[in-house]
Order: sequence, then structure tokens, then C-alpha cells
Amino acid sequence: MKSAKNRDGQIAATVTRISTAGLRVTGARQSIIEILIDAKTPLSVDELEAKSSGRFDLVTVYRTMEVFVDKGIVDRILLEDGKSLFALADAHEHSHHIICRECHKTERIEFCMGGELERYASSRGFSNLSHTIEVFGVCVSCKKSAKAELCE
Amino acid sequence: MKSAKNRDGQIAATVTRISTAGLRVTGARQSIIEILIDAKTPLSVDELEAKSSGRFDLVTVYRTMEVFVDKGIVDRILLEDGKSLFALADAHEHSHHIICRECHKTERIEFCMGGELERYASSRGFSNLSHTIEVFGVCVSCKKSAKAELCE
DNA sequence: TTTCCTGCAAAATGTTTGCAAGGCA
DNA sequence: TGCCTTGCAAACATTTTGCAGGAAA
Repeated sequence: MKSAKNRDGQIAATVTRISTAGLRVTGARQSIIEILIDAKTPLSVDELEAKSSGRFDLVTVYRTMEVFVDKGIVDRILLEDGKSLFALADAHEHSHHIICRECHKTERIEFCMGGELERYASSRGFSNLSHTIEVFGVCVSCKKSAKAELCE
Repeated sequence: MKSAKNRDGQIAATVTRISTAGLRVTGARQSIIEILIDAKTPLSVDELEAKSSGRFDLVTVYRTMEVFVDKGIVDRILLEDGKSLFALADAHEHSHHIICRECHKTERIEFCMGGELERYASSRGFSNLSHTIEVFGVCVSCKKSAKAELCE
């Protein structure tokens, strides 16, 4: 079963990253990781808590996400309204996303022109740079269901 | 006095846009516009309220920003932490920004590769697209004062 | 054993809503 | 005049903090 193997591998890899970062591998953190992996789409703090079945508290989610983002273990994805979603970070690649406004299904964007942007910013005297690039839209399946609803 | 003329012109133009959008030109709205023009840097809702000298309420700022963003009269700039700032929108140009993390001084980025991004998203089946691109850094003067502080 | 994490409760923030009064067109 | 806006108060939602008990290393 390839996918299960991948899942286990992903869990193991992330556990390693947690402990390498000098953090403790606790039950709550493992559960959060599993939920993130299984969701296959970025989740908000309360979605995470909702899927916890009482295994951890909302406060723990806030605190965990803060540390994980800080250590680069998860990515924070900022929605247009300022809310954020979290997804397991790719171990090595810096990337951006296309996010469905309805279901939050997310695809990585392979190319990143952040370098150009930062070079430009640098030439304007800015230092300590970072950037955010996100594309929002409606994915195929959400579009279909919206259409179906209209035609009912 | 060229700059004063520009200021008046900018006010007048924005007032026109408000009324063209079918909105009423009220005292609160005019004050908000003037504050935004004079600030020369994007402001948060509470910064706006703080500069109001009691001419309008915080709630009015929220409601006004909502309508103005909706009508394209102001731009919402999302910070890395999910908070937002508001700036008068350029009447015609779509653009992005370099924002100083410390003082929020902002420069427009002339080029926008949103087209490419959206074309790619479109090829992946997404519709109804939009995008956010922002670059964050520390501007020259904030960097200087940080250094000065260190060397005190 | 020591230090880090967690849950609970509560505080602090930030944002939205309802409603009556007032202002713009 | 009629409808849009506003302010105030209060409801709501979201995020942060303090602290004591429990768990990882």
C-alpha cells in the first residue's frame, strides 16, 4: 500500500523535524501532524481543533502552530480576509499556492518570482526581506457544485 | 504650491469616485480620505480612528473601509500577521507593494506577474481568480534607527 | 529530575450588529 | 422626504495569558 507507506513516512519525517528543532514530540503534536497530513488541504486553527476529537485543546493548536511556523515545520497561508490556514511545509522547497476560496483545496505553484521582487526591494533600500504570493480562485469541483445549485 | 494643489486634486477625485460609486459623500468619509492622503503611508483601522480627533467613530472606519475596498476606492494591504492596512487606491493601476515592517512606509512595485500566475491557475482549472503579492522588509530609515539604538 | 507542554479559566483584542438619531441627495 | 450613514452600546469572535498539573527527555 503505497499511500499508507507515504503517510507513515511523512509522519516519521515530520516527527524527526520536530525533535531536530529541539521541540518535544508530544501526543498533541503528533495528532496535529496526522490531521494535517490526512486533510490534504490546509486547515484553520478551529478546523484542527474540530478534528481533534478532544485529543487536544484549541489553545494548544494556537501555541503549536506558532512554534511550528517559527521552525518552518508548517506553512501559514494567509487568506484574503486575513485569516490563516496551516499546512505541513515541504521540507526543502519554498513555494506558493493556488487556493480555492470555497473548499481551501490548495495546489503548489512551482515557480516563484520572489527573487526578482526582493532584488527590486533591495535596490530600493529595503533589507531583511520576505514576501507573500498567493493566488485565489474557485476550483473545478466547487465551480461545478455552484453551477448545479443554480440549475436546481 | 504644487503639493497642496495635488492634495486638493486628489481629494476632489476621490470624492467624485465615491459619489460615482453611488455612495454618499459624508463628513466622516471626507475626513477619512484626507487622513489617508496626508498619511502618505497605509493605515490600520485604529490608526485612522486615532487620527480622527473625534470626527468619526471606530465602527465607522470598519464600515467605511469595507465599502471602499468593495468599490475599489481604497486598497487593503495584508500584513504578514493577517492584519490589514488601507491606502487610497490608484484610480486605474493594479499594483503591489513593498512594505516596511516597522513604519509601514510603502512603495509601489511597478511590475506585476499576476497575469502569469493567474494563467497558470487557470490552466489548473481554477476560475474567478485574484492574487496577492506583497514584499516585506525594513526600510532605510528604520534600519538606521535600529542600528543607532544598538550602538547607544 | 528538570524543563517543556498542556488544559482550563479568564482576560485582552478585534470585529460585527441592532437600533435610534441625524445628515445627504 | 426618503434612504443612507453614523454613533453608541452590546454582542460576538478571536487570540493571548497565567497558572498548576502532567509528560517528554
